[in-house]
Amino acid sequence: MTPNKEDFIKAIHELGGQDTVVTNKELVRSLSISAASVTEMNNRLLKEELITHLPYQGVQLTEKGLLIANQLIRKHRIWEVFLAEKLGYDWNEVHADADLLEHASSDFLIERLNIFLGEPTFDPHGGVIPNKDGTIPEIHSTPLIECQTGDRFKIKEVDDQEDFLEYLLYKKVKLGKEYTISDIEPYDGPFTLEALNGERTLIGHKAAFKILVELLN
Amino acid sequence: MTPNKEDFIKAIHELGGQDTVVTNKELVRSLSISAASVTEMNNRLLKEELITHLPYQGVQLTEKGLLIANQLIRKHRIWEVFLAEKLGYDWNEVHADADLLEHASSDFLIERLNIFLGEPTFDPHGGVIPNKDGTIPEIHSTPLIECQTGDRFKIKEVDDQEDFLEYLLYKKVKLGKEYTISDIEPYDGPFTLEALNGERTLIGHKAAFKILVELLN
DNA sequence: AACTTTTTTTAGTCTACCCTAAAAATATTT
DNA sequence: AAATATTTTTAGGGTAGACTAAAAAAAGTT
Ligand SMILES: [Mn+2]
Ligand SMILES: [Mn+2]
Ligand SMILES: [Mn+2]
Ligand SMILES: [Mn+2]
Repeated sequence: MTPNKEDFIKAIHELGGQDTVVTNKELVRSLSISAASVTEMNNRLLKEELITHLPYQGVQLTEKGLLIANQLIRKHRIWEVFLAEKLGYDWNEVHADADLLEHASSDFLIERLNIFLGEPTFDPHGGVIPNKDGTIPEIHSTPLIECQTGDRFKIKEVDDQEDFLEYLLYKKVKLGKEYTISDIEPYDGPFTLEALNGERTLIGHKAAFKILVELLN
Repeated sequence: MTPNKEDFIKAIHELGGQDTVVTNKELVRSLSISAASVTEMNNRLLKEELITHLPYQGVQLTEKGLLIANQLIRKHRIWEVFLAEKLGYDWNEVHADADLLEHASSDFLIERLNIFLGEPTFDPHGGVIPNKDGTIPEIHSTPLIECQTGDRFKIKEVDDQEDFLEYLLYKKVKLGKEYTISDIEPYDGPFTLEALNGERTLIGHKAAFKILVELLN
């Protein structure tokens, strides 16, 4: 395994390669490499039986590939917790450094770090940390977009795009924070959220897809 | 800069390349790569003016090369402090993981980590941590081999070879621990050290070269 | 001084990534 | 159905880093 292969497998996973076919074009976009390089890497991973490949259609992770993806995500997210909680990174700052560290971490290191951090279940933006054996803890949460006016909820997870996290930082949206939906404008208009202290926040329609919540009674 | 180049420069530094010429053979031994690969890497570093090269004699670090070496050593040693103090690694366990992490650390990360660790001056075996600007704090310590019977001293630094550290762990020699030399056997015989609690430890002649101490009045 | 051994360099290969340009296959329009 | 556009693959190259085998240079021995 090399850092490039690991990141490539992770990209397939992020694009849904656990259950659906991921096209070369999506990988080109996601990894910012040429189409030819994607074909090449596909062939390498195919030889190692980490993916299956339907020519001109795309790739999918095998069991073996999925395990590698989940173990890498585990490393990534444990590092993110460290950077945020111990080194005081904001949640939009953790990604780049975790993306490097994940490839430079022995299993021994990750298990020690995990214990040092108190065996966290979630990363700083609510992503669940896969178990050591590659299995994923079951989590139940609802996209904000599916909620109704009047619903009360708690923020559970947010999309980890750097610019989106920055936007949420500015909007003061944090994991665990509770809101009530006081209004949803029609025609894909914004959500108006009211926090416990009465503070009101406008959240755009598209952003409501990227926020997962837990409905409270 | 790549991980391989960084480690190569660090190896030159460890072999004395700051002031003396380091031969290819020494680098072959130290990095476990072929002589041809050493010649190749020399040429690459030469082109970047990180080393000077006398054909068939060896290489030496330039100012530029020395700065890179010291900054890498800073990263390495700060990680070692983290692994030892926060993750509970024994001092003979820190090296391999720090050797990977040092190449996957942004300057931002290292400065945050440094602050988190309380801006340490020394790594777990007493190696001084270079400053951010690549300068080295001045340290005054004496090799144990130069001490006399009757001398009282404190352990300041030990060689960081993994097997030597394991030996010291077994001998219960730790940084900061105080001893008196109760005997030095002639003909390169062992040193007998007596700790404050009366406990006696035999230290081989060769080991006495690898232990640096601070003499106490 | 001549021979032998050691060390360094050169020459030729290999793998992992990356690229561009062209060809082939598939999808979309007209 | 044909033409056009998009996507994927192939062909051909490039760099970093590693190797072995052979040639060249330096050092050590007799
Ligand atoms: Mn990564
Ligand atoms: Mn993340
Ligand atoms: Mn290293
Ligand atoms: Mn060290």
